[in-house]
Formats: sequence, C-alpha cells, structure tokens
Amino acid sequence: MSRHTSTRTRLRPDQRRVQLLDLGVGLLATRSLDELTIDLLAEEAGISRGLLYHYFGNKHAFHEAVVRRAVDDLVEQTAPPAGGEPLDRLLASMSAYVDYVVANHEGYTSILKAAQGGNEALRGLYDEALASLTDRIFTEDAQGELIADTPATRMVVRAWAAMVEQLVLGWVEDPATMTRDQLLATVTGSLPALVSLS
Amino acid sequence: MSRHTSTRTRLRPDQRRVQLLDLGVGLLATRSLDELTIDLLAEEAGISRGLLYHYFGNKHAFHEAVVRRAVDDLVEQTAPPAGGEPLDRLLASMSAYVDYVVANHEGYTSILKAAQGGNEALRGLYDEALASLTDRIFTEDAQGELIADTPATRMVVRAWAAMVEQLVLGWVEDPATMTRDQLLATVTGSLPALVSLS
DNA sequence: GGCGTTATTGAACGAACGTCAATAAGATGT
DNA sequence: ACATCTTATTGACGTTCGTTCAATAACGCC
Repeated sequence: MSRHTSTRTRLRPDQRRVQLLDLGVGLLATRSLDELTIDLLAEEAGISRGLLYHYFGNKHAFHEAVVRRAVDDLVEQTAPPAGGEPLDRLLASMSAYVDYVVANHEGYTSILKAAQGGNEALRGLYDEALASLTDRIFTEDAQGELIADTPATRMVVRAWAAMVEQLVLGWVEDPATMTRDQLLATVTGSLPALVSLS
Repeated sequence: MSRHTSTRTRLRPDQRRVQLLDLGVGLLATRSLDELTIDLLAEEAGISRGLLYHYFGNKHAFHEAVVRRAVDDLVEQTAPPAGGEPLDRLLASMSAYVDYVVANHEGYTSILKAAQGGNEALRGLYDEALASLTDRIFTEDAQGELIADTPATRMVVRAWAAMVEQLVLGWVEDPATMTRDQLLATVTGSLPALVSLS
C-alpha cells in the first residue's frame, strides 16, 4: 500500500530510538524473542537493517534494550502508594501486579520467557525488576515488624515471588478457579506463612 | 590429534541416536540452547551436519529431543519409594529432587532455561515433568487426606512447585543460608500452609 | 538556497539452517 | 574371499540471518 511514500525519513536519534523500542515491545507480544529478528523489525519499522545496528550495536543489545524497557514499565506500574502499613502496601503492589498481568498478558509472558530463557544480562534485568518489587517489603519495614532482612529470608522472598508469578499467570489463563480477592489473599497471606516456616 | 582416523563410522540408528542425545545433554551443561548449534554438535560428534537432519529433521526437533531426554532423567531419578505415608513420599521425592539439582546443577539450569525460554513444545515437556512430580501428591492420596483435587488446588500446587524450584536453585547457589534439613522442611511444610490459605 | 552535519542506506561477507543426490560401510549370501 | 544389497552417512549447494562499512541524502543552520 504505502510503497516508499518517500525515499527516507530522518528522525532525531531519541525519537527513532523510542520508536524502535516501542515497536520491539509490541512485536514481542505475538512472537518469541528469537523470532524477533532484525529483518522483521527493520521491515516493520520501515528502515534498513543497518540502522538498527547503528542504534543498538547488535541483536543481543537490542533485545536487552527491549526487555529493559518492558521491565521498567512493569516496575513503574506496580509502584505502591507512598504511605501506609507494610502489609497494605504489599497488597496494593500485588493488586497492581495482577492488573498489569491481566492487561499485558501476551506481552508479559513474552518478556518473562525472554528473560528466563535468555542470557545472563536478560535474566539479570528481570531479577532486578523482581527485586525492586520485593525490596519494598524490606526497605519500607525498617523495624523488621513484618520480615527480618537476612540471607535466608531474602531467598524465601525470592522463591515466594516465583510462586506469585506462577499463581497469577495461572489465574489469568483460567480466572474461574478462584476470585480475584481469593487470589490476592493467597498471594499476600503466603508470604508471612512462608517466612514463619524458615 | 585424531584426524580422520577412518573415513566413516557407521552405527546402528538407535546407537547413533542415543550418542547424539547424550552429547547434546552434555553440551547443554556449559552452553545455552541456542548456542547448541548443529555445526557444533556435528563437529563434537565427529559426524556431518546432514546426519543430524537425517535423525531429527530440524534444529527445533533436536532441541526438543534433548530436553525430553534430560527431563525424563529428572522424573526417573526423583521417583519416590513405592509405599508409605503421603507426606513421607513427598519428602522423599523432594529430597531426591534436591540431590538431583545439586548433582546436575549446570545441566539442570540449562534445561530449565531452555524450557522456560523455548517454544510451546519445550515448555510443555517441562510442565509435564513437573506435573508427574506433583501428581504423585494427588494420586497417592485418594481419600484427599492431604490435598483435595480441585482446579484451585492444582493451580496452587503448580505455583508451589515454581517456588520449590526457585528455592532449591537459590539454595544450591548459596548453601550457607540454611541447612539442607531446613530447606526440606520449608519445602514440605509450605505446601500444606499454602493449600490451607486458598 | 546552498552547506555541513549526521541519520540512514545498501551492498557485501560470514555463519548457521536446511535439502538432497551421491557415496560407502557393514551385513548377508555364496 | 568375493560380490551384492541395504541404508547410514556424506558433502556440496541454496537460503536466511547477523554484522560491517563506505556511500548517500535528509534536515538544520546561516
């Protein structure tokens, strides 16, 4: 249809960059990471392959940038409100997390798969995101009312996060198994239960 | 060193098949799945690329076969003893699982990453393996003493498995955080605690 | 409207995937 | 020991994809 509307369109580097990253995140919703080929993205964006290398260096770096962008979105949209009780803040954050997964189901699972299946850098990005979600539990709770900050509890909280991830993902794919409130109650209730075990 | 010791070695198809799969699983311990290239495996096995296509059709199918083999090993080596109480059987299975992860750390993480980051088929294989681990909980417990078999509990158990996976993986990478017995106690104790929440 | 900066291109190369007709290793029979 | 048949195995070829880089042409500036 729009066959070479003009020979070339020249954008400011930052604009081009966000365009390519947005497109990358969008394409990742319907494709796996290694199906997100340079050729595909160049064609979808209407640019040459070379331009992607100009902006991102190589394919891995581009993938990393895409995942970083998606992960930043997740962290931003699940930020809890400023004040309140630790447990309330946790509940609010988890509630926002559930909403995010519901709204971005395909995209989120793609990012998740990309991060878990990818190289050290990609996994590191996702781990950082999870950490910045769970660290709220520790940092906001200076007196250790809720959870003492020890290596063992850190490890348990990390495992709890994996459980939450799986539970929410399972619920989104089959919401009839329990109500949203039941899900949230299980999610938030399981953390103290787990910590008290170790 | 052993430069073309002889022009060709001809094996029986089943022997060649297990050789290639074993080699694949072995190479996966030090490489990610998409670094497990056809060229690499052909060279390591001392065969031509074409032979791999003869046996497995394409790269994805080969990867799938490798993951299937590794996953079958896992299921086999974590089989609980024949009789006993449900909780004892669970403990035994989890104990064997911990041993397996300790013994096959690199290989297991590679398989895990491959499955979680891979396509539908690969994830399906790993999910089946997890299911055959956790199904033991349900099938061995016909009266529902331990856990009633409902969609909700199935979902919770699946999430619990993800937690166990992460917890054991974290513990193997830093065993100082708790004793092996503490780990097992947390793993086995968390399941009833979780189920009672939902 | 010309000029310079630099965003953008396209051609070219290597590496890896996949195909297939040709080849030869080993079994079988004499 | 030799010929023959089956089929496991090869190697050459075409294609796709990642990556590089010198050449090109938009856009901002005067």
